[in-house]
Formats: sequence, C-alpha cells, structure tokens
Amino acid sequence: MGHRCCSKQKVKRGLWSPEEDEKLVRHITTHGHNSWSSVPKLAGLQRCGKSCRLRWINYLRPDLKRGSFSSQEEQIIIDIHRIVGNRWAQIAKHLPGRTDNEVKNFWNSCVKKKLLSQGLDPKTHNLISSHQRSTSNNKVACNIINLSQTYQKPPKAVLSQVTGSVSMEVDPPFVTLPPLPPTQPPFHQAKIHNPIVWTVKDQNSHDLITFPCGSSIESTPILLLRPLP
DNA sequence: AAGCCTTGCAACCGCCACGAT
DNA sequence: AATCGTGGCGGTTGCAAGGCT
Repeated sequence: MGHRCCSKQKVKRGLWSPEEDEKLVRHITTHGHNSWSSVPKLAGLQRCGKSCRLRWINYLRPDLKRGSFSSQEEQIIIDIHRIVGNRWAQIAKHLPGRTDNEVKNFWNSCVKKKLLSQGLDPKTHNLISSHQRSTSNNKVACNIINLSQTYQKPPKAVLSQVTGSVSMEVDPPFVTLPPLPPTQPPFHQAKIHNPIVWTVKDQNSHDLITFPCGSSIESTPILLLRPLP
C-alpha cells in the first residue's frame, strides 16, 4: 500500500545507495525542496517523496550531529520524556543536530533498559514498586502532572481559553532548559492573538521565573521539575 | 569455523492534521 | 462540506554487524 504519493509510480525501497544519496544531496543543496513529492522526479530518483524526505532529514542533512549521545543529552531526553512522553519530535527539538528517529532509537535501545535496571517505569518514570514516594516528592510530581497536562494540550485549544496571562505555582527546586534556538520558525505564529505568560512563583509568592510565550507553546522553554540530590 | 542470537539503526507503514480546491 | 494531496509523526519491521556458544 504505502503513502498515496508512492502508490502511483514504481519506487525503489530499502537501503539508499551512495549514488542515490549524492543525487538527493545535489538536488536539495541547489534547488531546495519546495515540494517533496516532486523531489524524486527532479532529482532523478526512483524513490517516493516521503522516502526522500526521510533520508534527508534523518541522514543527509548537513547540520546533523553523528555519533553517540552524551550523558547530558541523555539526561535532557529523560527529563523531557517525563513531561511529554513519546513525542520524539518534541524531544529532538531540544537536541540540536539530533533527529526524532535517532532519539527514538536511542530511547528504545538504551534509555529504556537503563531506567528499567534502575527500577523505573520508562513510561511513567515512577518507581515500579507499588509504594508511593514521600510526600515532598508527591508535591513535585503533582506539579509535573499539571504542567504536563497543560503542555500536551494543542496550542489552539490552550489559546482559545486564554484571556490574558496564565500563571502556575510550582515548588522549587526545579531546573530550566534553554528555549529553542532563535532560528526555529515560530509555530502557527500568525494565529496567535493572546500571548501567554508563564509565571513561576515560590511559596512566598515571589516571582522565580517569568517567560512570555509570544509565539506558541511549542517554542516555550520547558520547565523541568525534579528533586535535587 | 559455523551457526545462532542479540543489538542497533535505517527505513517503512499507517495514521493524522492541515491547506487547497 | 467533501475530497484530495502532502507533510509530519510515532510505531514497527527488517537487516547487517557483532557477540556468543
């Protein structure tokens, strides 16, 4: 069956040859890819557009970082996965030079096993034991759930309910991740009418961090809440 | 050395969302 | 409003390479 764009023509499948790679790279570096469906024909490839797109994004893009993941990258993956779950594309956006496929493979081959060996459920990041954590940790966990639920709502749905600013109280300690690189194109920027401001306060109502979300939820720095050692 | 098993990763598949018509 | 084409995403598969017996 396959994708509709591939069903009409005879397309090659399987591993890409160096010659095919060269054709694709040459075409995209000189002409770009306005329409992936037209790339195979213009580049002289017997592949479907979807396959070309995948090959370029996951393997041929010049800004890809090859090689094994650093421990810092691994920690970022774990932290963001705790919040957003198996949204590999979201996670990969916070790891320059890494693709969603790479992150997914790394998770399935390494991180998952590591968490299991530590007695942690890779889906929930909670201890596999039936006992709950201490009350202090429960408080943090509760905030993670709140933030997670908000984060996972589609941007449109969130914005439609926002009339000014949204604030959320969380308890320290917490860490933050830097925002996405400035080159990241704003997601659905044109549709945003009500800017969101997230405010994190301490227990005495002092502002700890405030960050506007002028473009969208997608470009918001993700707050990572985890107990400090 | 040979056969089997495991692992990592590239690629495919199926689905969904969205814009154009 | 319905349909179609396309891009994007997560889940899954297949294969090659390396390890083990």
